[in-house]
Formats: sequence, structure tokens, C-alpha cells
Amino acid sequence: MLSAGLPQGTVPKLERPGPLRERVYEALLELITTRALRPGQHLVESELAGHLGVSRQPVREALQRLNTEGWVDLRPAQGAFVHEPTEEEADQLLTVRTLLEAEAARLAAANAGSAGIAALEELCTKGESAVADGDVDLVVATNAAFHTKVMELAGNVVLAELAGQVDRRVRWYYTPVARQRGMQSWIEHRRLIAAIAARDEARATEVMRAHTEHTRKTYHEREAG
Amino acid sequence: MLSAGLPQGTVPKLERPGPLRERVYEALLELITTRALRPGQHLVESELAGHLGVSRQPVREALQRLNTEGWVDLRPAQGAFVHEPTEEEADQLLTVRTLLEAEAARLAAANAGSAGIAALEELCTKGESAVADGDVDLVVATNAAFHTKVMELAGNVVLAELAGQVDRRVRWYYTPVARQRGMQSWIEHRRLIAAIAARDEARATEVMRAHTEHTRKTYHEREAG
DNA sequence: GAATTGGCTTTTGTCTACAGTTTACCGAGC
DNA sequence: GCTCGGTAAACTGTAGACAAAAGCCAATTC
Repeated sequence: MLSAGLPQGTVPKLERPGPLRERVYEALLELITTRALRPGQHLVESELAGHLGVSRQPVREALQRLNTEGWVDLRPAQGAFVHEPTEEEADQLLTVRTLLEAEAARLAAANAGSAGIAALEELCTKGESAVADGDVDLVVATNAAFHTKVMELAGNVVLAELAGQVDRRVRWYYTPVARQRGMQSWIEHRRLIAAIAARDEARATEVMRAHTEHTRKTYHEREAG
Repeated sequence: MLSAGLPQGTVPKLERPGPLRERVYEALLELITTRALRPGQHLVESELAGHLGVSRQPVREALQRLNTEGWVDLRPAQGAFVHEPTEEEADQLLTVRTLLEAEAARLAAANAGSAGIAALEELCTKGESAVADGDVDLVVATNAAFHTKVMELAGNVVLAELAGQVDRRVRWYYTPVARQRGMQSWIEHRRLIAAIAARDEARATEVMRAHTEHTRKTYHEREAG
């Protein structure tokens, strides 16, 4: 057997360019989330293709995927439009997110090992110092990483995939809000870690639920403001 | 105004063929769920195209969508393969389904009107008589309709969309099981309706949770059998 | 003056063709 | 007899071209 003689990691998978549609997909998603492409905007295939230096086909395939994931609306014989979030939809999305994240917290409490908990604490520390430095982008990124890590510790791939989709869309809707919730968020994260470390499923669920619900509350206050 | 002079219904929407990719998508999904295309099977684009009488492009787009929804795995430069469910994944999928359905039940209890409850009872009656007649296909279909109706009453579109995906995959994995759970399932449905009618969110959640968990249990017993 | 109809432009939907990769098979060499 | 190298076939990835549908604007008619 050949593989026995190969040390792990010496073959770094020699990264290939990968399918164009993937890169187009990521490029478009980036443009949408950064609001370079604004909600309601008509996405013309030939324009995008020319702008990205590829043909229409990869663009089409990327748009298809963005459509199934809810980022663009694909009106037949008319083209693709960046999805416009409604208040109602945003609220429903948050409801679902709360549900998924809370379950993830419960599973994490049930399954997480000490290594995982250590990783969470590390992320938490990183996030807190980012808050202290006022590095907003890093705060947001670390926050996402923290939630992703909790998902990973939950050990449910299906759940993780769904939550990944939902989370990303939530972050898109709520970017203004996310930037406000600085330090308080990380205090709650600490409490979540404690619950997970204590293997207390019920408490982990509840802390996470309160955490995400807090986000929604902040959002609705924004309207009033 | 012209439309005033036109009786309703005389123009029956003049159903358009609709985009080819849609029909190809549905055709393939049908073939997969009915096991005409079996897990692990290599789907060759040109073959499918020829078989369906279209070109490769619509087939590709359909495969893309099936990929993002988890029905096929799209290995780069190698093609599409019908997804092979693992035991672990099936279990995780059921966990998620339980979660989503339970939440739907809670929301339905909170929001449903008397009309909705009547609709549920009607479906329930239909399902019970189907069981009595031994019409297995109708039982399965009515069961799906019942869950869909609960989702609809919950009034959360995002949740409904996610649950729709998950449910369909669960049904694919568990078709043998679903055919066994005949009458018992509908008894539980009755209890769910009662909880919803009573506006008892907690009880509705719990009944639905028990209901879907029961499905999982039946599945694992199948292994032992 | 307003509504409608006709043609024109733009954009999508589909098909065909070509290039790049991977896989499998077959033969030669050790 | 087994392994390695080369060759060929098949399939995917991408590009370009054509046809159909939708939207828009102007001309025309009541």
C-alpha cells in the first residue's frame, strides 16, 4: 500500500483553479453582500459576463444557484434580479436562525470535547480584543467564525449547511445592526461557552436563543430609532 | 378597460411550457425519488439530454439545482452522481426535520384560524379513509399534504421552504418506513389538530416532536428487523 | 388628447461546436 | 507476472451563435 509511506500533509492538494461557475458564484455573492449590486437591480447576463471576462454560461449557472439559495429572483424570460428583502421575510429568517442556532448549541453542549471548548474560548478572546481595538470588520468576521465553530461542534452536517445559508442571508439583511452589537454580544458568547462546557443542553439552548433573539430586538429598535 | 368584459376563467392562464430547465429538473427529481435513477449512479449529461429530447444546457442547469439541493453530487470534471445517503446523514436530516416541523406546529397553534383547522381535519379524515382502503400511495400523498398544510398555517415562508426541501429528502430516504406507519400516524395527527385548535403552543410542539421522532424510531427498528 | 397598435431593441432561452481533463485500456519493459 | 508508460475514447467545461419572448417607443387612429 502506497499511502502508508506518505506523510500526511506533504501533498497539499495542488490547488486547481476550479470551475468557473464557482468563482463567478463567489464573485457575485460578494458583490451582493457588499451591496455593490443593490436589491432589485436587474442583472444582465451579458454585462456580468463581459465584466468578469467569461462567457454567459458560467454566469447563468451561478445565477441559477444564487436563485435557489434565495439571493436573486429569476423571473422567466426576464432575467435575474437581486432579491429585495421584506420586513416580514427578515423576521421569518431570524426566527429560523434562532431555531437552528439554538439546536446547534444544544448539540454542541452534548458533543463538544475540551479541544472544541478551547477553540471557542480562543475565538471569544480574539473577538473581545477586536472590539477593544474598534476593528469592526474583524469583530463581524470573528463573530461569524464563532457561530460556525459552534455548528461544527454540534456535529450535524445537514444542520450546519442549512444554518450556513440562513446565517449568511441574515448577516446580509442585518449588517447595520450587527455593527452596533459590539461588546454585549461577546459577553453572551462567554455564557454560551460556560453552558456548553457544563454539558448543560437546556441552558445552552436557552442562552443561544436569547442571544439571537437579542439581535432581532436590536433590529426592531433600529426601526423605531 | 377590456378585462371588465371578460368573464373570469375563460382565459385559463394559457399555460406556457415554462422554462425547459424546470421541466427537466422535475423530471429528474421524479426519476430520483422513484429510484429509477439509483444512488451512486453516474448521470451523463448527453444521455439524459438525448433521452429527454433536449440539449445538454437545460440538463446542466437542472443538475446544478439538484446539486445545491443535495440530490446529486457534482464532482468537478467528472460529472453528476445521484447522492448516496449515509446512515449518519439520514439521522441528521431527521433531527433537522423534527426541529422544523415542531416549530411549524408551534406557529400553527399560535396563528391558525378556524378555517385552517377545518382544512386539517378534512385532510385527516381523508388520510384515515385512505388507510382503511389500503391505498398506500394516497396515504403517503395525504400525509405530505397534511404536513404542508401545517406549514402553511404557520405562516412562515422561509421555514416552509426549508422544511419542504428537508421533508422531500426525508421522504426519499424513508419511503419504505413511511409505508409501514399507517394508522398510528393519523392518530397522532388528530392529537396535533387538537393542540393547535386549543392554541396550546407547547403541546403542539411536543406532539409534533413525538410524531417525527416516532418516524426515526421506526426507521432504526427496521435496521434491527 | 388619449389609447392602441405596430415595429424595433434588448435580453433571455436554447442549441451546436470546440477545447481541456479524466479515465480506462492496451502494450512494452523489467 | 507485475508494473509503468502511452494512447485513445468519453465526458465535462466553456464559448459562441441563433431563435423566441418581453419591453419600449413612436406613429396612428378615434
